[in-house]
Amino acid sequence: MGAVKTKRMPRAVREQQMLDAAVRIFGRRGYMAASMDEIAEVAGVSKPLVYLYLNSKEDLFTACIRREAHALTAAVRAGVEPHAPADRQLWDGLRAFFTHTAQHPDGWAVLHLQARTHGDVFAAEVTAMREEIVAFVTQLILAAARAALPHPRLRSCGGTPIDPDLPETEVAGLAEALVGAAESLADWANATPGVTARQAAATLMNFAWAGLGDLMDGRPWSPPVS
Amino acid sequence: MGAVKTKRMPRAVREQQMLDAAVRIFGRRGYMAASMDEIAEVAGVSKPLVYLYLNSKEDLFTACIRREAHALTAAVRAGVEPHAPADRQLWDGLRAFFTHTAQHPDGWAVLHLQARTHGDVFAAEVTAMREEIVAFVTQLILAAARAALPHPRLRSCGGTPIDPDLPETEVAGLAEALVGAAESLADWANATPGVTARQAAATLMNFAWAGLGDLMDGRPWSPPVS
Amino acid sequence: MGAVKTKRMPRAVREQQMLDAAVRIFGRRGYMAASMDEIAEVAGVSKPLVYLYLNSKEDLFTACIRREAHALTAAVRAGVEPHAPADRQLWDGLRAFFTHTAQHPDGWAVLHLQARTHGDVFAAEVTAMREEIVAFVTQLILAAARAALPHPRLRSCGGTPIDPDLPETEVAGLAEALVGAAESLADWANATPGVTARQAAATLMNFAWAGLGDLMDGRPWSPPVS
Amino acid sequence: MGAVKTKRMPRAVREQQMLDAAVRIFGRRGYMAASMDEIAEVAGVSKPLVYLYLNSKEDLFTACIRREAHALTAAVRAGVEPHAPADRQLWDGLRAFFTHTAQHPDGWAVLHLQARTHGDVFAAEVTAMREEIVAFVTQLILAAARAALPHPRLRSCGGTPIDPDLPETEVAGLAEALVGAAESLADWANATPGVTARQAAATLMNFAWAGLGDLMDGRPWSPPVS
DNA sequence: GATGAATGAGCTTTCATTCAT
DNA sequence: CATGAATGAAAGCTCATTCAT
Repeated sequence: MGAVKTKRMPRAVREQQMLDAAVRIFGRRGYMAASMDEIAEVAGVSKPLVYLYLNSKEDLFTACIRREAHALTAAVRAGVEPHAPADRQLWDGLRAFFTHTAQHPDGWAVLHLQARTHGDVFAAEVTAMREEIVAFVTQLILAAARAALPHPRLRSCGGTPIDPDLPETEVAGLAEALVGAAESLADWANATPGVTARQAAATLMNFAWAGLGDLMDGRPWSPPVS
Repeated sequence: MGAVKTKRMPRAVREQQMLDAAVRIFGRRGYMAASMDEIAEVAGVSKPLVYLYLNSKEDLFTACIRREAHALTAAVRAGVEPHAPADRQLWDGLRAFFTHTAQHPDGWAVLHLQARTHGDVFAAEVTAMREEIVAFVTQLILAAARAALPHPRLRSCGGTPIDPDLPETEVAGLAEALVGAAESLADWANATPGVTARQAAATLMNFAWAGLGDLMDGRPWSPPVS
Repeated sequence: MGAVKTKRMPRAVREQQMLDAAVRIFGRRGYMAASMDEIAEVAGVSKPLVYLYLNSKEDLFTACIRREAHALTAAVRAGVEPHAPADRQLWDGLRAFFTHTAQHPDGWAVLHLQARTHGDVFAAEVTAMREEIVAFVTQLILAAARAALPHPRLRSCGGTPIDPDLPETEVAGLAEALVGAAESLADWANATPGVTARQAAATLMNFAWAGLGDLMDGRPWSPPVS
Repeated sequence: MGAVKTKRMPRAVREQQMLDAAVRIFGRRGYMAASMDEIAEVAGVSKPLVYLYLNSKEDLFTACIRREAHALTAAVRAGVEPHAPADRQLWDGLRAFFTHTAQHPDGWAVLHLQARTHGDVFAAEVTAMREEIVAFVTQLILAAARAALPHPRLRSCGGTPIDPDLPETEVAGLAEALVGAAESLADWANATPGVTARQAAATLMNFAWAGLGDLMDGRPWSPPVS
């Protein structure tokens, strides 16, 4: 079982096979319950080779986290057009996010479940990625706020825009909430049959952009045609 | 180290001491990395006594999950007035939630991080609690939607209210998003010095009730005086 | 389950209850697998009481062996008439033996299986009993031999009787073989449905007294009317 | 202490060393009292290696039983000439049996004492071997009976041969008795200094073939010259 | 007299990790 | 380069045994 045993592969390829196996096992069993034996077997190599290439279980797990974190952020980045309007960027990013997590459940489990539960060293790895995403979302929120400044309706209403009033912490909290909601929805979408990435993204866009208040007033956010 | 070594305590007391120690160790080390030796030591008893009272590591962990889940839901329930308006109920519930998670970080770690990461048996325990909370939030959303139906402004605008339009799955997704955001904010508030439970609750209320759109339009949700 | 919990019994009675329970548990689980907890529970008393009366697991087991050994030898002795002819004595003794082992399977397991398998101390206890039985059988053989001395047919044939020819070791070996056969047949009779104590005794009497040679010649030993 | 510590041996060799050690320890201490630690030490390897090769204490014990059972039956089979007369076959088989049990006391203890005392799983293993031997002896008895049919002396005396008269159960009981006697004599011979395998076999042949009656009449079975 | 409370010691088993080839 | 052979260390769990009441 596991990968087909092919001899004499370049190191880079072998390493990827090992990481593939490790992500699968770590994602399903958890960091501690995963055994190097099983990982080596699934990878189709001998255990000493795993140690030769990846040094230790800790290093192997770290490598998994990094690779999956990179893959996830890359997927999101690839889905977003940098100069599009903020809501469009968020919409695209969310769709990319939900699509990727749906297609790589083990990698997502490694990032979202395992890495945060087994010591600060690993948690820090994932925190780095998370902060990148939170920063991205924060930028979107601020950009949207700036765009809203000269909003005719608000100006006349004397409304106070977000930028000057909300302190940094508040925006950080909003971004955190948005990202946390996205993470939960990813699990929910994966666990609920029939929920697509697009639906999950739409639900979250509605929730975030329009808010429950507007939703109940019958003014949902409407996704762009794409 | 650990609890003061007092001999000959009645069983019920010792059991609570053990659960206290177990929640602490499980919450910090994780289920698998936690050793029964350390739990017994922190509880100030010998290992066999732990087994005599709690049967096994699995049972002990399950007992921890149940106790903490019960404590959390009880805290939230105690903070909410059943006949208050929906937004007030949500506001009160969130404050109680963030207060409790801030005061019981190990218990929260057990519920939010550890229990979901170490096998379906444990995950199911938390899922039960989580579904209870999600159902509560869902009721609030639907109640708010009903209350919004005869909204004058919307009526005249021909807006369509939430109730008839959003299918079950959609509402479930919204509740899921809200709960997920709350969970993430709990972690964030615990990790960010200077963020109080009240602030976290306010941030989430704003996000959920008003939505980013309204926020940027300068129309935040305003907390009731309490 | 276990004995009915009756309070305040005289010590002797309590001790018998404990031995009853111990024989049952030791006989079924084996010495090491038997736990003092289970024995105390089956006996319907608390564990410290068992220790108070019987001192230790070792002592308890020894007490079981002694009681069961005594019961078995007493049963055999009670079945034999001391002044009857040798074959009659053997026949009666065997019937008593097979009857007792069939009626006390746990006690028999303690003596035959458990006591011999868990250290010389215990084995010595059974060996003492066994030697008593072997000695009894040896006496029967010698008595039969003496009785056979003036056998008319043999005298005329110039046959040499057993006594002068067979050395002590030989007679001991014969007794050993007879006893060993009896022990095996006890297990066999207990394990084979439909085999009564009487049948087992008859089989062994035939085997021992007549021998396979005579049996095949159609000259079986015939049991006395009883 | 234990075997000389030689490093890096092929698996098959190490496995035999482990089985050697295990048979010795199991035979002397009993299944439960034997510790994997001691077995590993006597085998001259570390405990994990024992588990790597033999899986578990249960599997290790089973492997011991099987190896020793096979060795014993092989020894007996090797000692018997299939086409010899029945009494000759029995005589040869018994000598081989007593020789083997004398040379492998620990293996014999495993089979005769330990395997039957620690659970049906192990007992079944030894029962299989025992039934093979009992079947062999049963065949010998029936063969001897057939050979005795046209016995001139008996014919004229109107004696009834064994075959038609004795039911299946009776023959089974006889075989059981014979095998049981042999087992007991093996223990007795091992425990009694100066008793050789040949003497034990002679004693049992006399007992079985001639019977006590004939013995006392001075007509013992006489061993063939060999 | 009788027991609930408590433990030291030891067991089987597993795992990350490393040589020697 | 690649691996079969091997282990130190520790974990979960159980048991015979004893106090203190």
